[in-house]
Amino acid sequence: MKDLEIRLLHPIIVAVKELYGADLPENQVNFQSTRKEFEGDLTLVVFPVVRFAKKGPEQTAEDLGNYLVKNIEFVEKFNVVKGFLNMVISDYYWLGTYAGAYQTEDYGRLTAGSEDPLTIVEYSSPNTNKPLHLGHIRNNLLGYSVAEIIKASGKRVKKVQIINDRGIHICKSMLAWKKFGEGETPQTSGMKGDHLVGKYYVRFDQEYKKEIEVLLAQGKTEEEAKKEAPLLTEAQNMLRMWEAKDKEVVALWETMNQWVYAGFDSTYKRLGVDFDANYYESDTYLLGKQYVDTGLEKGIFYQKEDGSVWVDLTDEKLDHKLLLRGDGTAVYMTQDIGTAIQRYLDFDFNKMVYTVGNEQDYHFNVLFKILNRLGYSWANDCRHLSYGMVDLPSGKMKSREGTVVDADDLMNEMVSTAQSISEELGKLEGFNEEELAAIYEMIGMGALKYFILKVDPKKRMMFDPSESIDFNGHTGPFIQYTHARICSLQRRAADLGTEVKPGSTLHAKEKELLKVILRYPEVIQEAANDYSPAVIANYTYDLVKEYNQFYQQVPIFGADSEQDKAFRIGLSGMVGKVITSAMSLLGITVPERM
RNA sequence: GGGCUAGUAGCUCAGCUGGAUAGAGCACCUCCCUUCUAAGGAGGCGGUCGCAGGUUCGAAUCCUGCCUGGCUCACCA
Repeated sequence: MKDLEIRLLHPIIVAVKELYGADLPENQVNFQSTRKEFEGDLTLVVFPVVRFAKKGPEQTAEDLGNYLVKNIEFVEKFNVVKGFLNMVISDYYWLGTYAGAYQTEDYGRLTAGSEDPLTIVEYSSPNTNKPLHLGHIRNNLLGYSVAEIIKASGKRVKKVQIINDRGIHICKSMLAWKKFGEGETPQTSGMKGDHLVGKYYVRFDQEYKKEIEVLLAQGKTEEEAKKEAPLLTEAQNMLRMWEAKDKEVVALWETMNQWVYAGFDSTYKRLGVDFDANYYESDTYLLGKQYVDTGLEKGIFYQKEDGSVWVDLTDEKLDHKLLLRGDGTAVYMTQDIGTAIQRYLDFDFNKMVYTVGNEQDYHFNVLFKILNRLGYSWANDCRHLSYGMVDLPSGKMKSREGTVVDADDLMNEMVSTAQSISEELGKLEGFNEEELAAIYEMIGMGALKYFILKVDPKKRMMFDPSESIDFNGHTGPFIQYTHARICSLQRRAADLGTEVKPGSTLHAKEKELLKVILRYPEVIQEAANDYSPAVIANYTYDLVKEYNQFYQQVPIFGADSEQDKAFRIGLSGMVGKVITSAMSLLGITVPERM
């Protein structure tokens, strides 16, 4: 459609000049696709032209319509409804553009060369004290998908994450394991490593609460009790020992982190996400400290009497922000400064995107400003892909209150639902166990991923664990199903040819389908610009919906001519390719049968 | 309190830089499997686009105020 608009832009400006002697500015040329209830493909909104024409809207539209039909070959006819000029674009235009698309390898996608700009996409970035939950799933799916979309838009992309493997939260799990674990390991317990460590994180909190109760009973205030509980002070002590590189503590830390990484790896693998580089907070917090020191020397930051280091951002309508604690230890911001600079040194990127929840909007705002003050102008090329939280009907997920939806559990549920639906429908005869398992996995994960990615990242979304995610309607399985249908057609048509032009004229449904197919390239660009997989997801749904109407209304094997039949088979194949391509941008694979 | 953000059908979501009677899915009610996979298709029901002003030929969309929810303003991450 874009191409069409570009080709009509100047003729319209010329028309206004010739007809009315006026200079119509480009931005007054306003197109939209014609509404379904009217005849036409493309509509020019003539209201903006009216004041140049000095005639009424309807007359202006008539004039322009006549001019275009006369002078532009592919404008076949037109009609005017109020101030709208509806143009019918001739079939040969659609077929010509379609033929080009049909022959294009990887239609819709651009392939980046080594000289093309490089975008870094950070996502996932978990803490190593507990397993991943639904919130992390949204993060991972978004980050992965956005990276794939940017890649398809013709840029180089590297995916990275920062692993928050350091800090008091890790020490809590470690301490609880040491005290109550009795040497339990993933091997002895049969638990996934991240879940095992998470179990002790929860255990810490339970025991800690008990201690607080005791202290309260002894007459302490709540604040005192929280501060003085022996478990907490022990954990803090453990952190200090870790920073001092105490052998035993570091060894335990390494062991437990390995358990977690093994667990994460299997979850990542199942989610289908991957990374080109991992950064570890245990490395980068030291780098951050160095840069803070430098900033202090240069007078960009300032130091209080207690030794803590701050930056004053009040002139940017922000606050004073702490960068180093009084005892010299690092805070979150410290390591983020170190990580960002290290990445720039490693990759010399043109753009960096952080996939992090919108609760950290302020943090990134501050981070980019600080980097700027340190003299890194590339901070202007950093973006925070700020996505909304996943809420439960009860509100926000809270790990301590046990209201989290565990990632592994959810994936298991999705796949087993896919299995029971598939078994009920019974369309998979002849599949062996392994193939069946693969299909169930594909459909269950497709449903989950689509459910999450179809929502605009910026908005927060609702997930109700008591209602299972749909497999009908606007869902991943619906799209997968359509692909399977097309494959079924193609199996039957294997020995028949395909054509890019029909024997007779284009059927209305064929034309509608062509129009949607032809939007794909611009949809990828739009999704890349907006960092929005939802754009791809909704587009794919439009395509599939349109295809199913075509499938229902237009006979394929029963077509009137061999050429029509071949054209429709080719068109179906093209739809199948676009489905496969678009879904892969969402990290969703599509089956040949289901 | 300051800052940011959202409020569209019973529920979950679309709606591009302002454009024609606001669209889907789920749920509910009808139809359609001797045409190719019914995880589908056709139709019905259902909306004061939070409220009130303003900008203009035209506002769900832009501006202002208000109401409601969320996030944030830590020597937490």
